[in-house]
Amino acid sequence: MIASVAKALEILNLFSTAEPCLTLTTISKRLGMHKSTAHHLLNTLLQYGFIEQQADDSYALGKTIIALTQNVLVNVELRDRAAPLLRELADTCNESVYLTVRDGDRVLYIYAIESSQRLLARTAVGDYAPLYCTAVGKAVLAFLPPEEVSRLYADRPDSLAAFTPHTLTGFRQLQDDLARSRSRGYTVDNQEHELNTFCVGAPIFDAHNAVIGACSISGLDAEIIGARLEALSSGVVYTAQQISRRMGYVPERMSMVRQNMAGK
Amino acid sequence: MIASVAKALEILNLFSTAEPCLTLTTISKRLGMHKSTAHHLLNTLLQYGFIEQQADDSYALGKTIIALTQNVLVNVELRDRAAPLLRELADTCNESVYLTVRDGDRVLYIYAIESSQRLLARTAVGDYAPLYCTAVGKAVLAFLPPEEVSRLYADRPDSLAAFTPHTLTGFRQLQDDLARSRSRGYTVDNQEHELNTFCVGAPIFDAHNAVIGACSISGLDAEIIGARLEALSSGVVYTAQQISRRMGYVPERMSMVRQNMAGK
DNA sequence: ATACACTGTTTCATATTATGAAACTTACCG
DNA sequence: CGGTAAGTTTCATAATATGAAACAGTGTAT
Repeated sequence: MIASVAKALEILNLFSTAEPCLTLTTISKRLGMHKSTAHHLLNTLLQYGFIEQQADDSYALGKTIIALTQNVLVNVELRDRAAPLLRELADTCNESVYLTVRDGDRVLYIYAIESSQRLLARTAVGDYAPLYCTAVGKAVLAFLPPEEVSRLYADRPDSLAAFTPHTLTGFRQLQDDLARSRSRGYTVDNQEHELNTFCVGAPIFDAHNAVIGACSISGLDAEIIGARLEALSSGVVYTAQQISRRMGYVPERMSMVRQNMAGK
Repeated sequence: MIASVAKALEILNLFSTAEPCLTLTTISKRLGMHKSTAHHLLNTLLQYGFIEQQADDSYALGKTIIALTQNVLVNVELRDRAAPLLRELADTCNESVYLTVRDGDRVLYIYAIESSQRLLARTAVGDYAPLYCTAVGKAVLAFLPPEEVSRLYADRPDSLAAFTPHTLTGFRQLQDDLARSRSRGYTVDNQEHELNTFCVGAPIFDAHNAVIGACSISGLDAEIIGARLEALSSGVVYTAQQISRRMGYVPERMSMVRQNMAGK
């Protein structure tokens, strides 16, 4: 661990949507470092465009970070392959479509095709969401080794905090939902994360047949998980499978065939 | 300048879409540093999620960078305010819509609503493009102080390199185009950056009445700058003005009124 | 089968360099 | 005009990043 690099990265992590601009003294105070040290670090970050300085001398995250995302592995390997397929899906359903990857006990939104109504808030790309109360998150959980799900949520009641009255807050309740999802092949989110938001999600697998993320259809129409569910779910599942194939995933039947052949 | 921080940032800049994964030795050789030093730096970046390690031990840019973009100043102040307006624009024209900010002699794409055909390639968000041969770039140039345009392109023939046979490669030629754009209020890109891509762009101003970026409509249909031009151009111009207002821009007539009042 | 070449990782003394106190500069407010 | 608080610069020293070398794995070739 190189201390000065760690400090520089901590500075980058200090900025938030609520506080996109920070002054030198605020930064140094928050991180408990001297003004001079913070200043040196900021100057270095400034030079490389990771930080920008405003007219009022305050500091903010620089545009370089936006440019860097084009080279992030998941964007190259997953997003760029999935984007055209997700676009097709969005065209057929007229709702927002999301692509997410698992990151520990959360899911990170890496691509979105958002309807006008959704965009009244900011785009979801770059946001994290919990696994247990979103369609995309539950799609990951449903196809994760059961012991990992237990490790995350069993005997940890605070790990299943309620976002809305619809959030599944019991481990058993969650397990049942995941079992149902597994047999159906898709997940349903009935306002479990956000009120009046209904989603259908499906898991995405990689070349090792492990879940790496999920995609979903999301919107304000309750019929998404009602009258439209059959059509929409087969759409997400198909899209997720296509994406999985592009990631090198070999569908189960084939791997069973291969197993049989290997057994002979 | 803190050397170790600079080296860490140089490591981050080493990754590209063509090479999203790099080995330790490649990194250390390219940057002329010892394996051990690179290893220490990478470990620190790893700890903070800026770098991820693959199964084959190679390194790649981490997901944290995607999450960071939500806090970048232009995304908070410009993108999030502009997104719903751009969505409306996209709905009316059925072509790709882009939002860009100026970054020196280039333009950075920070938001996009892309049509299926465009998405056969990757999303443009995070890409840079030159100012002189794109609708968005020329919209910035047209409303920049003329001396700045001269500084960038006058007596520098190599600064106007041709991307296609349609690229404006003469300074005089560019100036004429910018003058025409200024009086119309919008710019036209007739395959100047990419063959078979036609765009209409309009400038975005901030609270100091300075150009900070531009938005555009872009597509493969030649009629975008033909039969559909009148409708599309008034659409982008209107959208760009709305975005400018949200940035604190005061339309010119009002500022003239204020000047007159100040003069009394 | 064995040795070689190539990875990435760890260790450690020392030479480099980041640090923090203080002084300097600006700007703002009373 | 004087005082406070901001950012910036300087500099000696204490801290720490560095690079050599040795270690540990992997795969390849002899």
